[in-house]
This record gives sequence, C-alpha cells and structure tokens, in this order.
Amino acid sequence: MTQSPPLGRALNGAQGRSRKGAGARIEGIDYGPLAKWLGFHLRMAQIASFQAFAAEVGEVDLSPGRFALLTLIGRNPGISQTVLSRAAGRDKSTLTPALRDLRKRELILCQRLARDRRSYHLSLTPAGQAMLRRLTQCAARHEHKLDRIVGARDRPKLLRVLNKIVAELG
Amino acid sequence: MTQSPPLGRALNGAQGRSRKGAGARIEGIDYGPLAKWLGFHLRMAQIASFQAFAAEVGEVDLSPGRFALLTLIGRNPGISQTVLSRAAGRDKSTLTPALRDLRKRELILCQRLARDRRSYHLSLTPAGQAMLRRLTQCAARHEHKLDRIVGARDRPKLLRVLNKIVAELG
DNA sequence: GCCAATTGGTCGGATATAAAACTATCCGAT
DNA sequence: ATCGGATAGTTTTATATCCGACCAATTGGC
Repeated sequence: MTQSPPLGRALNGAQGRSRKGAGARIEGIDYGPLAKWLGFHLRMAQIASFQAFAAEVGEVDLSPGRFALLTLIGRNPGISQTVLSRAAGRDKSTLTPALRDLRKRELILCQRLARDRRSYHLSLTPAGQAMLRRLTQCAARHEHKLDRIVGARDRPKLLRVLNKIVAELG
Repeated sequence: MTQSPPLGRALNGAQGRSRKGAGARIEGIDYGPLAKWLGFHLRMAQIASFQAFAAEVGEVDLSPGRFALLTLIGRNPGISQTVLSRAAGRDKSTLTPALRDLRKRELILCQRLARDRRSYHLSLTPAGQAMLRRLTQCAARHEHKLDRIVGARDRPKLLRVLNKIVAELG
C-alpha cells in the first residue's frame, strides 16, 4: 500500500511548490473517462491552485502547508497537535517536523502545561503573527485571482459543494 | 524553498492512501479566513476524495496515481513519458519509478522505437487492460458516491469550474 | 558533415506525507 | 494505590513528489 499525493494531496500539502509544468490540459491527449471524473479534476485544480499560491507567496520562505498551520494556530491559540492535524487534514506524525521547523524559526510557541504534560499548547509568537499577516495578504491576492476565474456568482456555490464533499466523504 | 503536495498537492495523486483521519471539519475549531478560501477547500476536498477512492480500490493493490497513468496510457497508446507526465500533471522525473513498477508488474510495455531512440512508446499489456477495467469499475463506484453528494444538476458546472481553474492558473 | 541547441529520460538531493510501532502521560475501575 | 486502557507526540519506514543536474539521441544552422 502506498501514499497519495497529496494531494494532494494534496492541495497544498505534499505537493511541491513548482512553477513549471503541470496545469493545463494537454492538446491531442485523450483523457478518456478521466475527463469526466471529479476526483481527477479536483486533484488537477488543487495542484494548479497550490502552484499559483506558491508563486504568489514567492520570496516569503514559507510553504502553503505551513501557512495553513499558522492560520489555524493563530485562530485557535492553545490548540494541540492532534487537533491541529485533523483540522488541517493531515496525519499527526506529519506535524512533528513541520512544527519543529516553525518553532526553530521562532514563529510559534509550544508550551507543555502542567495540567496535561502529554500535549502541547500551540500559539503564535509576535513574529509568527507578523508572518501570518504577510502571508494572509499573499493569500488574499491569490484568492482574488481565483475569484476572477470562478466568478463571484459561483464562488459560494463552489465552496458549499467542496465542503459537502469533505463532510460526506470523511 | 520546499515542495508541495501533492496534491493535492495533490493532491493525489501525490497523497497517500490513508483511510484514517482527515476529512470532515473539526468541531469547535475556528478556521478563520481559511473557511472562505477556495485553495484550502480544494485541498481538503481533494484529500477526502483521494482517500475515499483509495478505500474503494481497497484490496486492488494499485494507487490512484498509478490508475491515472494506466488510463492515460490505455487511451493514448504510444504516448511518451514526457507527454504523459504533463497530461497527468506531474513532473517527468516522477514517472521513472512509477513506470518501472508498472513495467515490473507486466501491466505496461515500454518500447524503444528505431524512429527516435530517446523516447519510449508506452502501451498496456493485456494484464494492464484487465487491471484498468477493474479499476475503472472502482472509480465508477467512487464517482457515483460523488454524484450523490454533488448532485447530478451541479456536477457539469463543477467540472467546468475546476477545468477553468486548471486552464487559467496553468 | 559538424557542432550547438533541443528534447527525452534518469539520477541525486530534499521535502511532504502516511502508517505502524513506540514512549510518556493520564484516567478510571477495582 | 495500582493496573489496564486511552491519549499525545515522536520515531521509523516507505512512498510520492519536485527540482536541478546529468546523459543520450536528435535536429538545425552553417
């Protein structure tokens, strides 16, 4: 048995921050049933979105995946790693190296509380908050691009459908 | 600078075949701006879809990523690795181990033609065609699930939007 | 024809991810 | 109070992926 991608995987996640290939459909290729399958197109759209986001972030040296973590920690100070992993849709073991990196960069705080010394309480440092603000602006530009593509009218519907997929498949 | 995901991220593709966590939104968590961002939801939906597909495939020991490759090769016999990689939205270097595995399992044929001895002409073996048929049935079941979630009415629209994202961001 | 540029594929290095096994801690029942 | 099960994180192992560097074959300009 193997992994995925990341998809995705995902979207952001396990994919790279490539700017090269990948994206548009290729001329002269018969996609067969793939052309009609939502799963395949979800994957392709996620990859494209991820790459575009990475390009938007650009010089700021923080991957989209880390950005999602920062946002969730910023919004939920005191969150634990396990809950964070589920919120971000990743395995808890994945977070160990990611959070270690964020901690090393002084972007987050990992506090062991006396109350329960198994878990950590995660929170942002001031530097983390500043980084989050900066990235949030990049993300807003990226979302603006997507808005132009999707259209303001269809956007809420798209969000609803994606949510439904996540909720009912999970 | 880092990679992604896979998507997938993959996406998929680049994601794993997990069946565990990941999927539904978590109670009591404030997603903040993430809740409104298409990029994030694309990622989450792709991960959920990927995992559901992996569960559907189940005992058949072939990952969703390999399945996309088989489909594309089956539909485009004689395709080269580079074209295949772009069609599948992955880097060409990624295909080297994947195709080696498919070849070892006798599912595909890699022929060097005298015409241009750099490239391979890829095609399915009879076993590959049988495997593809089997997986196509799994995929159909998976798509049927998605159909129930998305609704037959909205499905074409969703496909169109996802396509547009891929086309215009690429 | 010859050499530079291009193209197809592979390799090595780095990161992301998941699953399973493990450690440490906590909690509940007896 | 103690022991067994549950919970939080980490580690280990295995894939997947990207990117840049590389090699081989082809092609085009001269």
